[in-house]
Amino acid sequence: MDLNERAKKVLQAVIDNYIQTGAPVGSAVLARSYDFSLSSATLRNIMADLEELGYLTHPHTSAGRVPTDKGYRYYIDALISVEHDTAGISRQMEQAAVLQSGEIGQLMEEASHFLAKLSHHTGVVVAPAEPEGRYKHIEFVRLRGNQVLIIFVTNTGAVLNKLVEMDETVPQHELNAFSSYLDEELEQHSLSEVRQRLVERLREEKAGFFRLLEQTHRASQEVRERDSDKVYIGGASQIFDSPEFADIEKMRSLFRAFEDRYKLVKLLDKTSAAEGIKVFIGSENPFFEMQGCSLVVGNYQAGNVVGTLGVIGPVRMQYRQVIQVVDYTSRLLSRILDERLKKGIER
Amino acid sequence: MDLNERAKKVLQAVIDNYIQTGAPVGSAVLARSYDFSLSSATLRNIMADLEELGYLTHPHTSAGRVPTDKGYRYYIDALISVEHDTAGISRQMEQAAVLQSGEIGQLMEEASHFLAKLSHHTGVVVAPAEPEGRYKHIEFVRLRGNQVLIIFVTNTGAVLNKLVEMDETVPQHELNAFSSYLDEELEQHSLSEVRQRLVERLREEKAGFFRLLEQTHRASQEVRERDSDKVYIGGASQIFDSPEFADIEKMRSLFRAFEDRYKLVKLLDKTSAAEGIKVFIGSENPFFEMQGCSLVVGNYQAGNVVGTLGVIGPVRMQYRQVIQVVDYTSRLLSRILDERLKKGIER
DNA sequence: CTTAGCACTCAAACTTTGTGAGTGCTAAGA
DNA sequence: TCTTAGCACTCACAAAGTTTGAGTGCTAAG
Repeated sequence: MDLNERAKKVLQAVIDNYIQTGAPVGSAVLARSYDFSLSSATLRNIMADLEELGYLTHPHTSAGRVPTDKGYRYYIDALISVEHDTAGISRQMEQAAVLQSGEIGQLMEEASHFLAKLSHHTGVVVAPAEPEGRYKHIEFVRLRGNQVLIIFVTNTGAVLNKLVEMDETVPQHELNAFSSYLDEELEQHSLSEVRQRLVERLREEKAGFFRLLEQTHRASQEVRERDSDKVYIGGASQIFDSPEFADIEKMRSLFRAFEDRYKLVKLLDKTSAAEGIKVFIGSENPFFEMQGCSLVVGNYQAGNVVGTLGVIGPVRMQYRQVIQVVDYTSRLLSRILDERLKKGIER
Repeated sequence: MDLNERAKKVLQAVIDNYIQTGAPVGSAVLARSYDFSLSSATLRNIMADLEELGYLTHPHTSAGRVPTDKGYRYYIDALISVEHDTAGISRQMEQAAVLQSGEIGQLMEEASHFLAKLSHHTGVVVAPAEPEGRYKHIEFVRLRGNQVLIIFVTNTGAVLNKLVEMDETVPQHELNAFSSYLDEELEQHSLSEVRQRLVERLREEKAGFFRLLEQTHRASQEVRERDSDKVYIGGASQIFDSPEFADIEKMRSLFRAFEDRYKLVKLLDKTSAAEGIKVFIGSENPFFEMQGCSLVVGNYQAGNVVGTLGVIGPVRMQYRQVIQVVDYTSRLLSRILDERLKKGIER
């Protein structure tokens, strides 16, 4: 909070050095490597102060200093405002960025690997809660007497489907008629509007298509739940390269966490309320205590569809770089999705 | 090969014990725990013989015996023929087996977790190269001037789709006409037959639908490649519970292997030519050297659609149990798929 | 052919010792 | 009042030494 200029610089130097080397930073190294024109003894005093204020700690009496979570927090808050250079590194990313898969799931998968590759940690992408695009067409295919397959198509080419069992046999031509009816009724509405409209129609409709309408409505909801919030994890094995996870127990709990996709979604969703890139350091982590993990999260969006993506790594990570990577990737993904959307909207 | 009865029993006992405890088996333990009515000295002699023949080894001079891959091989070959009891354990499985997801991808995902849970190792399921079911319906949806979404539906409710860009604008009513034409032409054929027929039509057809037919054919192939051979991995973190993978390097290479899905498919496919359950022990492993891993693989099938599934774990695994689990799961999955197929076929 | 006995081996666990990076404190200098 | 040299002290880590005990191979007697 109220640190004088000199103390700030020392803190920054300690953290920089620690992030680089991973070893506790001693006063001598500090005096040598950075030109404070101060002796190690003075630096020792300053570091002692910083420790008192809670920004640094001691692993043990005669070791160098290590940043606390609070220290990292300060470091990053001071940092983020400064950094917005997207020139050099960004170009390198541009080259690596060949995200052009047609299928949306595959695109997200690739994005997660992209994050992992550039950040050297684990990349996570959560698919949007709502598929992109607007209602374009519905199709009912009768399979067996009572089985009907309901297929929703959006103008961006997303296809959602659900198999339902009807109480009674409905002939195909009736299904077709109903499909045409809905096509007119729902055209160009977003999927959440579609669900709403279906409810309204359900209230009005007395007979005839009632059962079918009901099933369609239910399908529209289930399909949404099933296809949304999918999690794509890329480069989980990067964890092995972080010496802080050398401890088997830590590693195990992390991998367990990765397998529990549901919790992961919750975690990321919870963190991603606001705009821009956010960083969660160690214990700040809002959900389960991911041992010594930091989280860099961002959003991507196209139209009113919003998804989350981020990087999970050790507290000691190269925040500058990782923040840039997440930032870049979120923009990239937004752009790609936006293009798909636009293509679909011109009709 | 030509072991006398006594030697066989000793070998079996050594391996049993080693699988249980994980520690090298000494002659004293053997004499105590199993009633050979032989002294430890005699057992030592027998074990020395078995070592000479390559079934056992020494980690170092003064340690107990450990089975070699060859030893395991012998053990399993002698074992598999014997075991076919599906009574006791199977019932327990039956209870745990609540695989009833509607969506096929989800079903496979669940199956992989089922395998992992019961075997206490990592479960793997490879989706069939060809989706189940027979051609039922095709739908063309025009999105934008030249963009057309092609949707295949099978009689089991599988939905495959591909977005294509046409050279010229095709009005929706023409698309509908073409769809009706194909529906008559292709009804009830398997998807591989469909592809073949499309090629034939391509040869004959001179004008009109030619471009559309071409695109449809291409889509039918791409869709197949994209949706097939997906790999579902369940319980990768079980690896942490095997002390043999305590070595970080081993663990890393395993997780890397899991991330490289393509290689995994190759591996499993290569092993699954024949019927029944197969076991690959350590170095027998036909593809990359998965460090100290054994592989228990089986097939599942419905109609002429065949997929592979299996368990990956340390060489020291409870083969009896794992074999049963794989066997059971493959039957279970076959049955579920078969039912889906039948439901679809009665039209 | 089996077995008791015995010397020998060697990994793993524990202990000991040395080393050095780093600290905190004090007192002198600017 | 702030800075700095000096010095005693601390403590993780590594290397070397020590102990322990499970287990072997061999031999000679039953």
